[in-house]
Order: sequence, then C-alpha cells, then structure tokens
Amino acid sequence: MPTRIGDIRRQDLTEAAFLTLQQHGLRGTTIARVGAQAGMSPGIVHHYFKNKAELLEATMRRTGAKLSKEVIALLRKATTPRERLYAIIEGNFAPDTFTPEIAHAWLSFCAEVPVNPQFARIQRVLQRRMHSNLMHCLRQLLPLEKAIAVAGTISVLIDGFWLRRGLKDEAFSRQQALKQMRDYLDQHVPETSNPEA
Amino acid sequence: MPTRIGDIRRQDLTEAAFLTLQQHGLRGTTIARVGAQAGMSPGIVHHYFKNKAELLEATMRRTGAKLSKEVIALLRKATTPRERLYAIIEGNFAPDTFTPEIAHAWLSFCAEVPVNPQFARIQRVLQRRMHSNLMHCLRQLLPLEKAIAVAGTISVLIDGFWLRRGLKDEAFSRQQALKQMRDYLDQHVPETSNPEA
Amino acid sequence: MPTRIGDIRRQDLTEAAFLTLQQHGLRGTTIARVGAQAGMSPGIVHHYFKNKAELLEATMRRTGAKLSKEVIALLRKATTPRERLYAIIEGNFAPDTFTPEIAHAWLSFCAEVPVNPQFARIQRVLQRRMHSNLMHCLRQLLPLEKAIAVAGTISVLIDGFWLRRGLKDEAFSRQQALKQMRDYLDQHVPETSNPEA
Amino acid sequence: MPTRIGDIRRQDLTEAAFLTLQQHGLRGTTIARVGAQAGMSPGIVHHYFKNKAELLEATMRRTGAKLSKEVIALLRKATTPRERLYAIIEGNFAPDTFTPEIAHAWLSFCAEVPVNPQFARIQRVLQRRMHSNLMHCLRQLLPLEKAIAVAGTISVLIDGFWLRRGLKDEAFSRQQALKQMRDYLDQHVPETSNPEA
DNA sequence: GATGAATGAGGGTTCATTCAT
DNA sequence: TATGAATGAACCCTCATTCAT
Repeated sequence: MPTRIGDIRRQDLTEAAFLTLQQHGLRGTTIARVGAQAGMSPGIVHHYFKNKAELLEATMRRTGAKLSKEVIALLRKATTPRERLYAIIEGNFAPDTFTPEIAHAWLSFCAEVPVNPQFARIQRVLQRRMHSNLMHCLRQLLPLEKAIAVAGTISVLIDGFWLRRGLKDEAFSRQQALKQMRDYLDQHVPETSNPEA
Repeated sequence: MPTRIGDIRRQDLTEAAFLTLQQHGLRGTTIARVGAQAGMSPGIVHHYFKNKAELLEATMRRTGAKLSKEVIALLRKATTPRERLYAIIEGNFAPDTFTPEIAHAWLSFCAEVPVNPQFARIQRVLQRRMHSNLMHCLRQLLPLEKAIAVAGTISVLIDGFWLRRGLKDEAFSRQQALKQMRDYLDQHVPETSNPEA
Repeated sequence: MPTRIGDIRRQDLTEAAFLTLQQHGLRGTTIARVGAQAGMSPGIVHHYFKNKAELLEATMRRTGAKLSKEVIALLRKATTPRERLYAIIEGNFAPDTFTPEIAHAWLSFCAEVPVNPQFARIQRVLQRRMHSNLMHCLRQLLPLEKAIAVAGTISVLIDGFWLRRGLKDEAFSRQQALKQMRDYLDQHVPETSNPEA
Repeated sequence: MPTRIGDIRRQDLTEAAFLTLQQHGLRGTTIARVGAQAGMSPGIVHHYFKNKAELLEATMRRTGAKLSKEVIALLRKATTPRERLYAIIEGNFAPDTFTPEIAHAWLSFCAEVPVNPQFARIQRVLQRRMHSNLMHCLRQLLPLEKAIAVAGTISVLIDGFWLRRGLKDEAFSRQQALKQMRDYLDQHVPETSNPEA
C-alpha cells in the first residue's frame, strides 16, 4: 500500500518540475531547483523518485494527463462527431496549455525520446490516445481508409504546430494554428456523417 | 585567403559534431567526444571554434545547407510549377537526409532554439527559405491568399513529419510521410495553373 | 539563524584559503588546494561560496578583521593621544601578523584590486579605517592641515613596509620597520598635545 | 656570438610583453597575446625565450632599465646633491612611467617575487640601485647613520606610493605623491651640504 | 520522513609548450 | 627562422547522487 503522504509529495514534485521546466528549460531543470520550487530540500527528491529520469518521466506523464483532461472535458459537452472532433482540436490548443513555455518543455522532452526508453513509452501512449480519439470521431464521418489517413495527418499537424510553438517564434500565434487547423478540417471532414461516401 | 587547413579541420569537426549529435543526442555531445570522433584532441576544438555553441551553430548551418542542396538539385530538373512543388517535398524527404538520426539531431537543435539566439537565427533562415520556395510554386497554381494558407500548412506538416522521424518511432516510415504529403497536395493544389480560380 | 555548520565551514575554508595563499601565492591558490587544505572535497567549496572570488573576498575580509582586532586591543590600553598613535603602529606591525607569509598574501590581494571590484571595496574600507584611526590621534597633536599630511604619509609608509615584508626579503626585518617608523614619528609628532602650534 | 636578429626579436617581445602587461594585467598576459602584440606567432616566443617566466623576467629587467634611464637623464642635469636627490624622486614619478597601468604591472610583479627566484633577483637589483643612488646624494648632506636611515625611509615611501598607484585608486594622484614626498624631504634633508652636523 | 552537507565525476575552457612543416 | 597546428594538463564550476543526522 503506497503511503498517502508519498503520493502528495510526488504530486507536488512533479508539479514543481513542470513549472521549473517552463521557466528554465529541460537543461536548466536541476534536482535542486525542482526541490526549491516545491519548497523542499534537494535530497528529498530521491526519496520519492529513484532517479532524475523517473521524476521527469512522472512529470511528463502528468502533463500528458492534464492535456487529456482538457480534451475529455470538452468532449463531454460535444454531441455530434464533428463537435467531438473540434473538441479534440480545441483541447490540444487550449490557451492555458498551448503556451510557448509548455510547448518548449514538450519539445525538449521529444528531443530526449530517442535516448530515453521511458520517455519513448510515454510518448507512444500519448500518440495512441490521440489516434484513438480522432478515429472515434472520424470513423463516423468518413470511410475507414480515409479516416485513418485524415487522423494521421491531423495528428502530424498538431505535432507540427506544437513544435512551432515550442520554438517561441513571436510571429506564430495560437490563433494562426487554430485557423489553419480549421481550414484543413473544413476541406477534409464533411459536416454530416457519411461513412459510406 | 583563409587557412586551407583551418577550413578542412572546421569541416571535419562539424562533420564529427554532426555524427556525435546523431549518436549521443545534443546532451551527450561533448567537446571531448566530438574531438575523439574527429580523431583530434579535446583542446584543438577551441582552436577552430571559439565556443561549443559556435561549433554546434556551424554544424547546424552546414546541415541546413546540405538539405538545401538536395532541394535545389531536384528543383533544377523540374519544369512545371507542380513538378517544382513535388521537388521541394521530395528534397525534404530525401532518403539520405530524412533519416531518424538526422531528424533526431535536428530535433535536438530545435529544442535549443529558444535559449540560443544563433540557433534561432539559423532556424528562421531555413523556415523563410522554405516559405519562399513554396510560394514561388503555389502562386502560379493558386490565388495569393489560398497560396499563403497552403504554404503555411505544408511547412507545418513537413516539420511535423520531421519531428515524428526524430522520435525514431519504428512504426513511422518515410513512405508514409510521402504518401500523406501527396494526399494533402492532391487535395489542395490543382494540376494546372489557375491562380485566378 | 544561519546554519551553525555553515558558519564553521566557511570559517574553516577562509582559514584554509589564507594558508594556501601564503604557501602558494594567489596564482597557486586553486579551489582544489583550498579544499584539500581544509580536508574537504573540491566540490564542497561551492556549497559555501558561490565563487572563487567570493571565497577570496571573505578570506581577505577576515584577514582585515584580524588586523583590526589587534589594533583595537592595543588602542584600549592606550591613554594619551601619542600612546594611541603608537598603538596603531604597533598593531599594524604585530609579530603574529606582520609575517612575510601574511604580507605576501596581502600583496597578492593588492595586485588583484584593480581587476576585482569587491577587492577594491575591501581595500578602500581598510584604508579609510586606517586614516580615521590616525586622524583621531593626530588632530589632538597637530594642526588640522599638518595632521592630514602626516596621516597620509604614515599610511603610505605602512603600506610600503608591508610591501617590503611581502617580498620576503630576508634582509628586511620587523625591527627595522618599527625603528624607521618611530624615527619618522619622533620628527613629526610632538610629545604633548599642541594642536594650535 | 648572439644573433643580431635574435636581439631585435627579444627586444620587440619584451616591449610587447610590457604593453600587454599594462593592458591585461599579469594574469591576462598570455604567450599568445604577447605574440599578437608583437605581430608574431605564439610559437616563435619559445625560440627566443625558454620560458614564459624568462620572457617576463626580461620584460621586468627592461622596464627597470627604462626607469633608470629616466633617473640618469635627470641626474645629468643636476649639479648640487639636493638637486640630484630631487632628480631621483622626479625620475621615479615621471608622468610617463608613474601611470596606474605600469604601477599595476609592477605590483603584480612584486606579488610574484616570493615564488619566483628570478623575479626576486631583479627586484633586489633595482632596490640596491635605488639605495646606492640615494646614498650618493645623502652622504653629502647628512651624517652617515642619518643618511642610511633617510635613504631607507625614502625608498620605502617610493614603494608605498607605487603600491597606491598600482591600486588604481582614482582619488590618488601623482601630484599628491610628489607633494608628500617633497614635504618629507624638506623636513629631513638640509638645503646645504652639512655631513658633519 | 526530512534535511542539507558532502562527494566526485564530468563539462567547457584556457594556455604553456611542443613540433611538423 | 618562423608558423600556427596540436597536445594535454589544469582550472572553475555544476550537479546527480549519497549519507549522516
């Protein structure tokens, strides 16, 4: 049975790590800084996480969960498949999440994926969830093969926009991403269900 | 006239840095490792590059130039606007360039853009060249506004695919990227010139 | 309340730095050597001092304080202005302080003053304290203008003697310094108070 | 037989080292910088000087010689012992020599004396020359014992003033040094010759 | 559980010195 | 002679990790 207090501390620390990531980037995220951000000593971190890697892993997992929650909340309000599709998009570009800082942290995370198996695992989970969410909508609007293709392109587009955001290019805005995203959807996804078309 | 030997060493070192980047990631790319990769002592690196940052900067610049050469070579052979458009795409997904290793190196580079002004400058140059190349074709095939929108989406898609490639996901192939890319083009870019349509 | 252990370590380290300074000169005073002298690992030094500069700064400050204590102790016992004047002199040439080693450390410190603002600050403080101490006595023995001139020359003489001592010239002794100092005072400072003379 | 060109190069290099010392301080005086200052390659320095230490040694020796020349030139014009005394003082505080930069370089040099036997040797030579110059004058103006004492104090005063100058304290000027120096002389050295008094 | 002191490895960088050309 | 390429040691500093308290 896991200690209740342990769960709280772990949560506090991942939250602190998340904030530190945004403020200092992945390279500037040291154990000491995360501890300070959480108001704890540097040493305590290793009581709750075996590794720095494990801390970061948990952090990314929680960040992914946050994003998911946003999407899920919006999905609840949606009724038609198309509304659900838009909910997924809106959720992935929510103002509080789709920030340059968070996107940058995510980008740094991606850059580590190939040399960190745990990161790779998390990344795969997130990607699959995205795909499954998209397919759930698109299958009701498009024939299977077409749905698969569109789902793939949408998720690549989302990654591309996040990458751009992570570059902290001032000339690139959230509105732009949403507009381009909607343009794509308008062209490739019909208003009404027509899976046989 | 710059020292011939200096140019050679600089080239060797950027090449070594590029290889090290692919093998160890950005974080694992130390001066000592780059030196070893080039068969030189650690100290010599600072003879040719003031900084680690400058070495990496030169490395990314050279990598960008390589990519450009590929695109330019293909553009030469193309005659119609549409062929030129495809040349740009093919060039950006050339088998020798669009490898998981190179894409990973590029991804690491992107992750540093927000904290490294020089990297930001290089990234901006590459992005603008891409945009200008695309617009040169699309303006002959689509009305201006539409051309801008499509050019924007294409370049975000390319970034998205490179990101995916950089994640070294075995399930994601170059063929897939090309297919999705072509699907998008087929839907948004007419065969023949019709800028007024 | 500051960490007790921290204060102890900081004190140990400044003491170790002081000894290292005497044995190896400023250039030979490396973080590792100071750590070793204090029986600690090289890394720990940065736990207590942000910089090498800060360590040396603290070291010089403490050394200055030691010198001051000596002077103050002697000043306590003095009753007449002239006795106080001699107390200042004696204090600045105390056998335990006016050693070739300490003088050498002080000389190294002086050599860094122009390129280290913090060192400059400390040096200025010490110099002002000296001047103020001297003036306190001399104003009771000499007219103001004369007092200022004599105070200035005395403090330059003291610096000159310390410099000589720092050169570790075997032919130069503490007795000599004291004798020359007294000769000067006998010629320029009257036995009894006579500020109007 | 020493190569003529070798002597020229050695002279150029010591001159360059002298300039570098003023501009970058002792710590900033690297072989490469001295070479650059002399318009030569870094490697050539070791053709003419076995060591960095030897280069600096030669540099200090030459600097001492410069100072001497100044003094000698002024001594030539002087006729009476007292004039000669003033010539020595003026020579040691010549506007082109008694600069904060040169004094700082000299101060750094002094700080190395105890750990560098060659430096110690040079320093001793300079000090003896000073003493002998002073005695030559003072013996004609004061009884021997008194002359020795005054010569000693004068030379300590000069060192003290040079030290102060080397601290680059803006509040301390050449005029001040000269005034204080003259005050001292006026009090301790009679106008006319009176060795028996 | 919790602290923060302590370690030690490793990184970037500088630089005197050597050596092939 | 002269160059500047090359080496390698040493320095300061950072930081994940361990451990006594």
